[in-house]
Amino acid sequence: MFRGVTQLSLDAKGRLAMPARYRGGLMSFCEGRLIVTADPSKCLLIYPQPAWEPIEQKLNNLSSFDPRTRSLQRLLVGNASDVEMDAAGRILVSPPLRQFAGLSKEVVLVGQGAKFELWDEEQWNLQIENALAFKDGGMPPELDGFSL
Amino acid sequence: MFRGVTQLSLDAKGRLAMPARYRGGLMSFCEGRLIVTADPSKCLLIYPQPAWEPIEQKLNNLSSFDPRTRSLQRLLVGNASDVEMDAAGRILVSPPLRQFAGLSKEVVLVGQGAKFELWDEEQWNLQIENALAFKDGGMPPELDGFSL
DNA sequence: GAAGTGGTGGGGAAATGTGGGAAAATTTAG
DNA sequence: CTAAATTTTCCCACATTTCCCCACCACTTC
Repeated sequence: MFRGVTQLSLDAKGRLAMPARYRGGLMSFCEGRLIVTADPSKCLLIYPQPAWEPIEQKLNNLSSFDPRTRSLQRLLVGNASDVEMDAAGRILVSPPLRQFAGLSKEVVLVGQGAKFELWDEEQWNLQIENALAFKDGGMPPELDGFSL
Repeated sequence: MFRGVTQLSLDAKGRLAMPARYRGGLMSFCEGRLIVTADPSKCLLIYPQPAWEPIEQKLNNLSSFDPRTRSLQRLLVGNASDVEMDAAGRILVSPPLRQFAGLSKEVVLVGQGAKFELWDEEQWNLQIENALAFKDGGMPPELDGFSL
């Protein structure tokens, strides 16, 4: 399971060096094969390839005519890109994905359990601001009875 | 299974070069035989021929008198066109289909599981905007319990 | 201080996307 | 029915992009 925030930078070619402490695990778990895709929160998601497959399966089986479902399929499956770590442990983030998440040079990689999130540093800081005191509204019902 | 966006351009003759990473799979799976048809979302759908057949079967067996069903049959079956990849991995998109989807020179090919979607680049970007935060309304019920 | 690990940048070769042109086939006019 | 013209299909060639590999710099560790 991944956790923690790492400040990183994208190089001029759009390459992202995965932090060394994850490389061993990623190589043994998925031979460095990762899926990068778009998230509704305007960041990118990075999954080890085996962890992504069942999610894509579920999405594809929602063969609904509901336009909101179609939109979600387009966002997640449509933007998913297969990448492989190079010898230096770097992955290439494609221009459309970089543009989608508004990534500049300074980015932040955030461990989130089975996946990572990749944010532009500035937008990550805003995100943290919003997390304070549930600024977007009240507490969602699914958190009833939840305590830290 | 296909995934990911690819920015492409239609040449002056209306030809579309399938990305090289799909060509091997398409040649072995269907000898380069594809079906291009219209989608209700004003984009085009591209199926490997074997994947299309059962869909057309099901549509034809909906011998309903519901005018919405008839319309859907007309759209999908009526516009379906057989195409074959040439030696350079290109397919020809017929003028009526290009006009239907409003395709200019800059287009986007989007992998969606067993099929592709083909969008004019501008309209694809609008589509992605709409997918963010379910702008079209709340969350569809079939997504209950779904998590990324 | 030296050696190893981790982050960064750059260059060259191969594969890919794109355009143009020639040949073949089909259609239309004479 | 013949011939010409237009459309379609196939093939080749160029220019760009992408990928892979190597080298350097900084920092940590022994």
